[in-house]
Amino acid sequence: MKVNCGALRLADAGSHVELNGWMNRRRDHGGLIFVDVRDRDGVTQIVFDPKHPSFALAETLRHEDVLRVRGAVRRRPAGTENAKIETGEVEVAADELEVLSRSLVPPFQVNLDEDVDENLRMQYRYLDLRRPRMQRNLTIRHKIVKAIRDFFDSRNFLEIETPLLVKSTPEGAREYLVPSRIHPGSFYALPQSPQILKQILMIAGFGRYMQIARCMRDEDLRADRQPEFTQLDVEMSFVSQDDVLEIMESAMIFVWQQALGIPAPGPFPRYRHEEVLARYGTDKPDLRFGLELVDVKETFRATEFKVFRDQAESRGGAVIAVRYPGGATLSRRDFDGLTELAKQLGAKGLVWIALASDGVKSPVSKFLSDADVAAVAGALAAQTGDALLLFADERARALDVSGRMRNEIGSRCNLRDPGRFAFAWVTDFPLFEVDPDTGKPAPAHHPFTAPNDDQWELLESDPLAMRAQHYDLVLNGFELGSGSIRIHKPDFQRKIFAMLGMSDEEIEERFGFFIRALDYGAPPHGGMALGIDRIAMLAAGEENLREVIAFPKTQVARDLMMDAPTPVPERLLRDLSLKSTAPPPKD
RNA sequence: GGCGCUGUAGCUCAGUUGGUUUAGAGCGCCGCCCUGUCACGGCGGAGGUCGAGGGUUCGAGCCCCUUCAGCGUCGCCA
Repeated sequence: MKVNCGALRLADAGSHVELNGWMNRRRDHGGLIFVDVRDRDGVTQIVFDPKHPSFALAETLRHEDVLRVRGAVRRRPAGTENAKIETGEVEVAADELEVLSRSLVPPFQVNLDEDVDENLRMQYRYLDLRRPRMQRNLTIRHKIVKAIRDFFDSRNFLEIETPLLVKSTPEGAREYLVPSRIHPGSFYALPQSPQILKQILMIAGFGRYMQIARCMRDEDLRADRQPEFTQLDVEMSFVSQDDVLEIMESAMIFVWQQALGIPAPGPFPRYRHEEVLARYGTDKPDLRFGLELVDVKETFRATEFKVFRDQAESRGGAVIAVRYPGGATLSRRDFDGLTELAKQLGAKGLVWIALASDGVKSPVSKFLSDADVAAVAGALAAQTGDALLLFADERARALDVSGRMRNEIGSRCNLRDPGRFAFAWVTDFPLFEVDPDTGKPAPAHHPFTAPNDDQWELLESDPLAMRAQHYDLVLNGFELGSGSIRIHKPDFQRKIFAMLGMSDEEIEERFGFFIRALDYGAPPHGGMALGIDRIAMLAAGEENLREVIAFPKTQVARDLMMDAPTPVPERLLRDLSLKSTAPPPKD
């Protein structure tokens, strides 16, 4: 009977089995050899007896050799059980040993999870993936995806694939382009998301669509951003925003239950965009800890401290305060470091107030009355022993810096409980934001997002005041994804494109196919897309996406195992009517 | 494109204000011994362009410049 290396239990004693796997560890006692065989499911101890013909071969086994063993399962002698492994009550007495494949000495130890240089891990990814951490992470990822498919199937969704070779629509993220051989000089783009196609599937009458969809964006990488990534893409017809939130929230709760066995983390709190910015200084707050921001500008309307008074008197100004628990014991040098950090984050400066047990300390204490300090401390519910950090600036900037500083404090004070999953919805985003490059309104999300139903008349008079039926799902300080109710009336969609400065010709050229589809009876619809990689990363307790992706790219978007990208022979370029203008490679 | 961190044995790391001879440790590797181990144990051994190039210096793993790679971050990610 063929069994995996994690299967055998006491009840199997007496049966004859075949095990296939890798040589995880050998303990050679001279007169007796123990070999642990490993596969994805676990590890089983094999015993080689010196009287047996396979003993000599067992002596030659080395790390990562691939073997097949047949033998009898037996209970381990009393006192030699190993409680640390699942199969620890039994062992297999080797009867037959076959070495299926030999391994070179691996460049790092595969049977350990010790930290190894990322260069090496990526170059020898197949060995890295054999290690316990990656086996575990990819297993979690599989369970997540399986739970997602099960959930949406049970809710009558259809998984439909959309193409990878699509039309270039050069808004938003930079696209990866694919040259067409058959149409010289023309290009496909790889999808940034299947957005328009899923909307067309709604027009096509599928009603409830989902897809585990690969997306590509040619932008710079981060710990939480890879150039290709996987989305749970969802779209539904005849729904309101609440319908979408209900489905997605239920899906996440189901996933956590199924994949992690963790009780439902819901219901998810909901915040309006404006509110979440004011309280946390970001639209993706880590809600595992409090430390809410407070605008204390009113306290300083009449202060002698000019930096604060200027912002307090200015209509767009703010003085944002955040509490640093236990911060009163920090040294002046520590505060200097914080100030430096704040400046790097974009602050003009930082004013700190230490509520020390022997009195209030601050570099600007001569400007601060006792009443001022008491007011700020009260607003932040601060106590003796805490420090208060204040940022005076134009409101948006002050909030942004304070929000980042809040995260920093959260890390320094160890407030991020790794076992907690704090989901939250953010709703009521603005439909447009001012593009800092052009000074003109640009879609905050994408141009297919519907505004609140009663706000269309604002499109000409005050577009920046329009709120969108757009929502984000946030988990532990990461944006898991966004969605919206879409525009389903072609004339409204045309108005938005026009408002964004597109001529009729441009609209036709870029989105003609889509507008035409809207012309043929488009149902009201909306949906959402969530980053599967980020979900898996957070569920696995990892801090970067590479730990939950089998073959990820490095920070400069290279694959170190395959060594991609590479130049290609001239002949291939000719077939594609391409000519490289890149400088010749140096070395 | 900017800022920061890292690079010393196969791996993980230590290496003092620039000067101690032969640049160390643990793991791994190789050999021998070992019948109940499970991170087995014991004895012995091999293994280093200190990422690369240049400079300062009587002298550089350590200081300076350039460069490569990886990581983090800002910009960027409709």
